[in-house]
Amino acid sequence: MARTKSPNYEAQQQNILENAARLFAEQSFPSASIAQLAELCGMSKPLLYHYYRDKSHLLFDIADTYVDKLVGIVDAAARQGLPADAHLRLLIERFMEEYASSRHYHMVLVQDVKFLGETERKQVKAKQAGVVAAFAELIARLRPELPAAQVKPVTMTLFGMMNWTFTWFRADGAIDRAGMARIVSQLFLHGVYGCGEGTDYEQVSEGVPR
Amino acid sequence: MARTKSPNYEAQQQNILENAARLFAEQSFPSASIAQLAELCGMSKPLLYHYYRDKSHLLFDIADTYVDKLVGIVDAAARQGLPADAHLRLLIERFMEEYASSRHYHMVLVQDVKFLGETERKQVKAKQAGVVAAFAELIARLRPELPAAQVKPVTMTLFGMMNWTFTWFRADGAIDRAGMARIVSQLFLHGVYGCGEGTDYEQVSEGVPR
DNA sequence: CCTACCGATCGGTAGG
DNA sequence: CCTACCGATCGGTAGG
Repeated sequence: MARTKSPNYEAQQQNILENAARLFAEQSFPSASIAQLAELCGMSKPLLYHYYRDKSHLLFDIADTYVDKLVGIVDAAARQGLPADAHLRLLIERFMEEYASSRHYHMVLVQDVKFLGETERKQVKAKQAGVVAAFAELIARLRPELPAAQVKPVTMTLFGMMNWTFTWFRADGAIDRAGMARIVSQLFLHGVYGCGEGTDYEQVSEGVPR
Repeated sequence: MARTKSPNYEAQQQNILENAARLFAEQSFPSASIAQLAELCGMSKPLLYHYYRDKSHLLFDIADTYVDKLVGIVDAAARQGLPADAHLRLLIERFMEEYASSRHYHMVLVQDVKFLGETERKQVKAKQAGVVAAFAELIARLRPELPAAQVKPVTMTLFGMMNWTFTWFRADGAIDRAGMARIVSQLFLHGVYGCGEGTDYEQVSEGVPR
């Protein structure tokens, strides 16, 4: 009888991916060493190569599973049938919530995807473009008066507001991720003149199923 | 007699710095090789080490000269004695204008400063914190009603709007850097509901000396 | 200002 | 003839 895969195979693979994401985020992909990763995972290099055929496949798996998660959030929000502004606020909430647990994955997506081979890089970039397109369509629906040439810049500026949090936001401050989502929504929709006491939205995710 | 420095010494150093910034931005500091840099600069490795004592000193010079430039922009804008909202719009314009020619320097500042030694890293980070503090004070002056805990998050969100342009903005599109500055100012002050045809500010930099 | 090197470490794989 | 795993070392290249 052929032996089956260890019941821990997937768990081991997940553990490696988690450690690799952290290492790549901290040191950048090319300078993170496989020896170091293997040590972090408590295994020998040959055993690590049993789970991942090479270093770049590890990078692809990190980026691809993470971008799939973002696509999933976009799709789930679209199924709620909300009006445009509530839809956008829900998306911002869900992204900021996801970001709380995806720091290293996101940093790898931003700074290391360029080190993938062309085929794999294009696959990740295409999914990423889908996420951006969903936000852009929603913004165009929200503000039909917005000149077409401004939709992309405005959309990317919203991503800047959210994604820049990875460079400075720490959960130990006075504001948590849910609070950050409200600040981003409020700033993006109404600007700083629309921010401050008593101008907050309530969370739109209350009572919305995942 | 001691030999004098070549009259081209500073020019050579500048050329090296420019090429190094590009290489570090593209490949990340640890994986960019000195041999590759020397070849780009058309010189041997030993000659390159004549201008810069080691790899990390090159990284420090890139980050430090660039952050000094940003501090200079902040100081020059403060000397204009403008009201808070015009002051902020001028700062956003000047930053976006500077960003047009500082792509690689900025990317190195964001992604590679962590590879500096502690002393040098702290020096750069302190200057960077000064730039952020100047924006934060201005925003607090613009919106005194803003709860103190929100000033830092709102300020960093503005930096997100500007700094994220390095990941997507290309000058060949329908919108140029001056147009991007107007979009960022408009979004930050009045939100997307305040954007669109006929809601644009004129440039505040018209007639303002540098 | 060059060629020639160093100690160390890289990603990946051999035999068992 | 498979999967799981080790100690040791491969050919090349890094910063200096």
